[in-house]
Amino acid sequence: MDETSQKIIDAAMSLVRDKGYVATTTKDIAKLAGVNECTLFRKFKNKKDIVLNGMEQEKWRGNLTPEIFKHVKWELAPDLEMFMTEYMSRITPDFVKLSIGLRAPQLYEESAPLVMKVPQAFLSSLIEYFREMVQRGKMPDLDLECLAMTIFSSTFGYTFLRASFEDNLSSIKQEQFIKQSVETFIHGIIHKQ
Amino acid sequence: MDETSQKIIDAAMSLVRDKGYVATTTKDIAKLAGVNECTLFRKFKNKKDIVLNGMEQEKWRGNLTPEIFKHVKWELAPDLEMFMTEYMSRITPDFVKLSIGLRAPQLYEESAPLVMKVPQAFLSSLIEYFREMVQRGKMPDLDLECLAMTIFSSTFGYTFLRASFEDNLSSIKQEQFIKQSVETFIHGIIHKQ
DNA sequence: ATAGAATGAAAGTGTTTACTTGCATACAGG
DNA sequence: CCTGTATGCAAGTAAACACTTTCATTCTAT
Repeated sequence: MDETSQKIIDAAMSLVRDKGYVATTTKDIAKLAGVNECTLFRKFKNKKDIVLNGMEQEKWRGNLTPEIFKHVKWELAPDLEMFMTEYMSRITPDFVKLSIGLRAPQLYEESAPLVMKVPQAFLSSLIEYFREMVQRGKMPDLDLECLAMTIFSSTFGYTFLRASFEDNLSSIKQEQFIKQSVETFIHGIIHKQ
Repeated sequence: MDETSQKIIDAAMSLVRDKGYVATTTKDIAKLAGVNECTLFRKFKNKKDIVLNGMEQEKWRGNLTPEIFKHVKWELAPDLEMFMTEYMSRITPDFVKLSIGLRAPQLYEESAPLVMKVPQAFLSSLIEYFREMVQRGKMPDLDLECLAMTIFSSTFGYTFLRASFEDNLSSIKQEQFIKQSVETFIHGIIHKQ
């Protein structure tokens, strides 16, 4: 990837994040990238091609790899806290806004599967982790998919709300939220018959 | 509100929900409403005016009034289940999609405060409910704002994920999710020292 | 030093967009 | 029957859009 193309991609992606795909014009992109507008079309097929290329880059796609699930202590509390912390540090408000900006009819078909990858990966890794924990006798054998969905929904919900409304909705800090959620969750599943 | 204006608003709002504000053209709106394009501008100042009028209507804004918090039994389990169920039945996928479609630079300033009203109302009513429950000795006096955020984040997260990905992410049914989340949550806060 | 590649500048393409105008028609109320 | 209001229809406007073309300039590798 040559420097000019990268500048174009970076400009395009940050504009899509801020204004959405449809409202982002090629003129905007060129201006922000500091190149001539016609250069965009020498480097890429069209506007769509620019952001599709951007989505392939880890930089603009996030790198929530299942790798974080490899450094586990097999202790519910620190592990869950770590998963939630990792999610929130990798899926920043910028990524949340970007994934919303990409919801345009002109590229929905191509962008939706990529956008869905992160939650899918997180959720299935979490279920896998729970299964192993059950086998190790570290947690009760409840409906693991449902438990994973509970943890993921609240992680996702908090991340999204924060990206959208910042402190205007609630002043609860991230660590506080995570600590309390995990604690409540663990006490909740352990004291279940 | 005369019939023609209502048809125009309905057409505009459902297009914004499906394609987003910027991608929705006045031609589209006119066609779907079954009126001539110039009629839009006889009834409304401009395109923005149409959807701003739509957002004032309960039909397109949802009616998550604090009223649902009045029919409580003052029993944690059935009440929380009721709150979550009410939220999910009122904030349908259509509303979620609409609130995303409204995120356009051309009307963000005017739409954001309205979009934020629903979560704000829900969250503050929930905190109020917890306070009363504590006073009645029905739940321990923990960090109520944080607890409310936990319940709300997961309710919101589940609702949003379902609106975005339907069954492709997880096949967990709504009732199952609510029942399990509430159960875990209650056991969790009760068995805390 | 020179050839080739990358880029800018400027102008322009055809299309789409939000929004307007003028006039014909239908229809309801007095 | 007449008059005013609502709407359709057709045409049109100026601006913005994605994308193109031509030519001049700069940089780079040999």
